[in-house]
Amino acid sequence: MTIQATLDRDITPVGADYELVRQVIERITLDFQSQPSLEDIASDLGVTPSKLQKTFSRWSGLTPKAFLQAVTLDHARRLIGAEGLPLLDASLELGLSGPGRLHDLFVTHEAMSPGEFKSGGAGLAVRYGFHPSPFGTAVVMATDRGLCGLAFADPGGEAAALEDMARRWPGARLIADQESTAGYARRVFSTDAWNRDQPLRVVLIGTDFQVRVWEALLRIPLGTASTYSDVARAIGQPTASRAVGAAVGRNPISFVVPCHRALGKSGALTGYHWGITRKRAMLGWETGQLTCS
DNA sequence: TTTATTAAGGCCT
DNA sequence: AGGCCTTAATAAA
Repeated sequence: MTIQATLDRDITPVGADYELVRQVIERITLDFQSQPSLEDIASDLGVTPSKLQKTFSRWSGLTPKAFLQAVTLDHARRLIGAEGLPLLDASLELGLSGPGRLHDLFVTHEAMSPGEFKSGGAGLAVRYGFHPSPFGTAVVMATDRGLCGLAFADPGGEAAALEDMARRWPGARLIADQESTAGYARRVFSTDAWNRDQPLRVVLIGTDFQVRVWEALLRIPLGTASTYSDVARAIGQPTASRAVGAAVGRNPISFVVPCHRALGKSGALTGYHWGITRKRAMLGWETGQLTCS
């Protein structure tokens, strides 16, 4: 089957599962300050915790817990970044018990401490490299704590994409280092861990346009390359490939690789999966279940 | 003193 | 063994 035919095929399921996932996202998004537990959410929605966990994970590639963390982190960036709150105040505002939690959140998801993030990465070394990916050239950025950024570039737009990402840490020292980012790229996009029979799982909240883009992404089988143009055509706006690129690679998407067996040599790594998380939407894909266990 | 980071220890799988 | 949590000591500004 051609990619175009695949994109045209409507596999978007509707029904109880989707509705459940939608409600979970809504609940967590609106009520993150209470840091609801799995049990809290499940009982509110009238399902068992395990049903909630499984259904949500299957659809999104993220556990409800991970999604809550992504939402919390998103607000945390705003509070300590734009609003400049002290870490303690921000922690309490977010419903966390203290700055220790906030620290964990930033180290695991942003590969930097909350203080480093707050200061715009002052004095921080950020290495970057460009690597091929199923969504075009990927800009991969890493600190010595791990992957700190990932974006996608249109052909010829590599420098612009890098600059766009670099704005997140105006105080950081950028170092071109293709070799050190290659390992991350390999882990994130390791196609041999993908199951070709399973489509991308995408759960989304966004503008109409973004939702259409993500629905198109949902139809791309794992490990199958597509292009911005293909997606643009699939959503009926063949000239919108640039906007598609923006929707895929920029702000609204939180992107998480749930699991992978390739562990770093450094035992200090708090995770072999890293995510950059932004806004309230997320794109996750399932790696083969076999590699997760 | 205020703020940020890291440690200690407990509680769950 | 490790994730996640609270509390609190220690470091830095």
